[in-house]
Amino acid sequence: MTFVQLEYLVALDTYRHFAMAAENCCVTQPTLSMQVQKLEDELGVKLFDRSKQPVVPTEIGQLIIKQARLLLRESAKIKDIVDEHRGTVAGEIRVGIIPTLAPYLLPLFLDNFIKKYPQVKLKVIELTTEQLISKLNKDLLDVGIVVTPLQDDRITEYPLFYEEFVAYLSESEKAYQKEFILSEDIDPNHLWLLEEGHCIRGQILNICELRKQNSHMRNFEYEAGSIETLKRMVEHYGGITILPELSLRDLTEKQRLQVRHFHVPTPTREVSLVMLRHHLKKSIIEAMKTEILNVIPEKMKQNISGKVIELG
Amino acid sequence: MTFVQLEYLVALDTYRHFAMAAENCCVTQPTLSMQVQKLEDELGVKLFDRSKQPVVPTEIGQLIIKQARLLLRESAKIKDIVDEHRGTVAGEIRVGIIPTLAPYLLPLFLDNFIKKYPQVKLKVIELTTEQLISKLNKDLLDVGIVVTPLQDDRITEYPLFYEEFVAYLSESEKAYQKEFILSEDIDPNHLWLLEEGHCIRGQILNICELRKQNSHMRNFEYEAGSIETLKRMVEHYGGITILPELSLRDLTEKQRLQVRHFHVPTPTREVSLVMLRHHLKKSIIEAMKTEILNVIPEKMKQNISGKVIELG
DNA sequence: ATGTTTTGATAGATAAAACCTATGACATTC
DNA sequence: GAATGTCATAGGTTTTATCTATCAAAACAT
Repeated sequence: MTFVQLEYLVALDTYRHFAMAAENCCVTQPTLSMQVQKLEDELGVKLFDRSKQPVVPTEIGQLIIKQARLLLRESAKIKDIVDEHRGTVAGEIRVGIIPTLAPYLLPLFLDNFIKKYPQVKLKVIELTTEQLISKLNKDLLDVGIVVTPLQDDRITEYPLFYEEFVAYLSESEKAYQKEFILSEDIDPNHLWLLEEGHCIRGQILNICELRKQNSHMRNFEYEAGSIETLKRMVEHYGGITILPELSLRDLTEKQRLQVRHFHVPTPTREVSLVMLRHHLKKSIIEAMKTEILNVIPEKMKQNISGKVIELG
Repeated sequence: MTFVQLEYLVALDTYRHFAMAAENCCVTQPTLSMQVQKLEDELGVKLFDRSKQPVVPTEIGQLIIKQARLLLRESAKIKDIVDEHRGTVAGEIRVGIIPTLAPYLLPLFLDNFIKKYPQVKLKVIELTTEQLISKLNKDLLDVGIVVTPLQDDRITEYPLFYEEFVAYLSESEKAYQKEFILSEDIDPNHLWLLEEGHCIRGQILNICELRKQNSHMRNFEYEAGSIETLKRMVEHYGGITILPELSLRDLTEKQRLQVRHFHVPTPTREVSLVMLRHHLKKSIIEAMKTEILNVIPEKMKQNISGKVIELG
């Protein structure tokens, strides 16, 4: 058994097609075929059912492919150990980020980062907190950018900044007349919310103290899939919604008029880098942390007049 | 990087000597040297300091060797997956067993087992419960034979049998006159105990209800290292000790006169096979379980008139 | 139904590698 | 200072991985 055979095996499972898998591995189809056969001979079991189209792994093939993926992941860590020991900022890093941060935070630091560290291969994926933590624990992700605290003792949190919640409302709302608003000013029946799964949803319900109410008492008919949709809803249909501070950056002047900050203590969310307790790639993660903090205004780095809202 | 290189690396770390490591790997010294060098070149770091004698791994070498050992362990699991899927009772199995069971239980089933399953390579190691569980969790052991319940939710327990505690005492003890004894009959000042670390010690203290007493109140000057030593102590110096049932098997007739069973409910310990929740080698472990139960008397397989004593 | 395309296996040649024997360099020991 | 122990290097051999070319079978299309 060789690492190359395991790579071919995993590629074949991914593509379910000998020629395509081979191309992906930069070898010819006979080469990949032969090596998969050799592995099958060595183990004494058929790993793929080639009579089906596309080819499918056998029952035992699936188990072995799973272990092969683990082995390839663990073997990649050897280079990571070297990089980390050298302090080199190099290698692949898989970053998960929640959807309510991604479109506002990523553009701020990503360009700088990839220019400054051309040896780092960055893989970013947008995930809900729950999916992200699950992938982190399965070692399918190196680091996450999420709202904390999580209260998961397998995971280390490095707080990055504190982001205020602000209200975004139409002229027709009563609260539009106020300079600073309070949670009581928000009419739950005019409130636009994100769909289930976004951690910000739970926090907004907490701000408005709607937690205890039975959900069927209210009628959240329209649930948006993104912060951007929430804004459009307010603009087209009126009402009110709650946005994270970073999403205000690219508002037009007209849109800015519809923003109202909260009275102190301002409801706030804590944004952190999270990773497994015993993680590698510390130097890359450290570099990323520095790059993010470089583009975050000083006043957001400390939580002075804010009140961090609980999750879920 | 190849598996062979990792094997050579690990062998070199084990032997700290190129020629010996090479011999262990069934290759010549230059072959092993070259491959270790190639790995060093590929990673771009020196893994061993050859100027020292014996050779020692560098700081980063140690980290990489650790990961190499993990990789080799995980790669061995591929064959285990095949064996388990086939239901073949084959492969290596690493068994840990506590010292108060090992000399009495192992001879009962081991001969049968290795004759019946010649394809199984058995590695048995004697360890205290604590060491055993630690190794099990680090995947350095496949299965343990210990006294349960452990209350560790990473570990699955398969109870095998219930073993009575019995008293072993000299003629000079008052309790010698009784047919069945009670815990109150045991004079703590005449009691011989095993040294710290053996789970049976805690159980015996529990039987005699000596737990609450401050340890310095009593004077356990003589602490034995094995059950056999305990017997000798009673025989030579008088006093009383408590033995597990299986250790009575090879007593002489004269020694048997010094054994007293407890009144019902008899103090008892539960002996189990333990393993990690998600374990491979199920078929080997199942076979071992069957072989053990074959040599255990029926009446020990159920706990009818016994009272299982708590651990620790 | 029959020709065409797709897909994976096979054969033979070639290039890469792993390995062996023999020997060299360096340090330690007697 | 010769002998020994230890690891590296050199050159040749065997093994293995890969390539190109081709075949056989199945799927698809006309």
